Amino acid sequence: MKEIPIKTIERLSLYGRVLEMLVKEKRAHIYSHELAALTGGTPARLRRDLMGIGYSGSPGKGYNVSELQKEISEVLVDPSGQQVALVGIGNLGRAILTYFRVRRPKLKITAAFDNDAEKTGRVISGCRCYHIDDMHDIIKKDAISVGIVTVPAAVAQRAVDRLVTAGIKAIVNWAPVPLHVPDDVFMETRDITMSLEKAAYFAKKGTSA
Amino acid sequence: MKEIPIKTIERLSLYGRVLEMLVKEKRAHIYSHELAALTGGTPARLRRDLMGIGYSGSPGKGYNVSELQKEISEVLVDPSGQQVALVGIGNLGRAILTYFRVRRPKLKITAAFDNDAEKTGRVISGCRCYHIDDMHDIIKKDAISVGIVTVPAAVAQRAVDRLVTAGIKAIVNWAPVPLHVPDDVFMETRDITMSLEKAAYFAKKGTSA
DNA sequence: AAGTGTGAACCTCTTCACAGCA
DNA sequence: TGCTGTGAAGAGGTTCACACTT
Repeated sequence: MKEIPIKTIERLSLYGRVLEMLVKEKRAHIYSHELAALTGGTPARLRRDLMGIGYSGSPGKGYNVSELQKEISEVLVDPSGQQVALVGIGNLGRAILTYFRVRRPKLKITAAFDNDAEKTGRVISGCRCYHIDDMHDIIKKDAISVGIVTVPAAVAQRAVDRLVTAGIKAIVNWAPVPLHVPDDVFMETRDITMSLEKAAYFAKKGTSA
Repeated sequence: MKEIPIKTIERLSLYGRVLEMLVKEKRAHIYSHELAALTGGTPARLRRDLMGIGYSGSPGKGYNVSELQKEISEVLVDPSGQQVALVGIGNLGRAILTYFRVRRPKLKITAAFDNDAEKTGRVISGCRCYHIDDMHDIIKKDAISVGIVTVPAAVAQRAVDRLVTAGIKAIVNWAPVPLHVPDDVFMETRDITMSLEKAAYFAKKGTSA
């Protein structure tokens, strides 16, 4: 099996969600130019993306909506389910827990961790909260493979180290610092400050262009 | 002036923050390989990035820390200051307000909007909250040029339209839907679900590789 | 006629490798 | 000597354009 480009993976997530809506609307087929318009892309790129996952449509009918939706969801997330742990129950952590409360039956945040005893032992947005010292055991027991880090910058590396030691394979980091993980662990840093500064740059630039 | 690559802009934000720390530590100079290591990049790429903003170091001494920090901050954000508006005072909106409370004197969230009367009229994390109907006037009056959208998906396009009408030039959108803006408005969508699904994909893939 | 799938051209960004400088 | 600045090569992703299918 050929390697799927990382940009394709990112867009598949979006295609998948739009297709879910279309499935609910009982839409049977869709053309590349239609789905491209709905997702803000070009038809050629969309077809190239689907080529990447080996899915074919038919000229004259386009793509089968429910079939493609299923296909994409199985590429992204293990059909047998994947569990997620969140570390750091602050404002952002709570926002993310709330956000994922209903969605994604195959991809669930099943445990949240914090070092503040105030926050542990209860359930927030349907997610059980534990003390950070229990992280290793819980992650092993529940076979959690993905971690979300929403702790302050100063303790982010420690949080990541613990996740890695517990066997986590991929991490989404929200702390605004570059962190180190072994080569076999995937990590992406989502930097809020960077987003805002980039927007500021274009706001400034746009006015003079 | 030559166009600065978008990827360079993103990294400049990170370089800038690391340099701020170094300034506080009274560090005078730094080599490309040192700053690259601190930011998780390669020396060649870092030098290429600085070439992009026209900043030069000197062989044998490296880069002047405080000078470079200043230079970067002026590339990203207008030295005379830029104002930011946030729309949608939910969990995520509050998290972002708290997050930016102290930082970035030149780039401040000065107004937050919501359509819930419960949330308006007060001050959250140092930011004044208004009803969404006052958006146009406030944005004009305060010369706000950047918007952050943290409303539910269903009303995100409406929020963006209002921001654009009020004259906003760049938007960071946190709603998980592709939105439309005119060509002269910069918009970036930060999709939480996408991050998590991408991580899930690599977690799944990593275990079989 | 109006789609899809895809080789090839194109563009953007990264890395290499080395001349030139302190 | 050991760094910086940069031409040139390479890697990754996008778009073009067209043969093929229904």
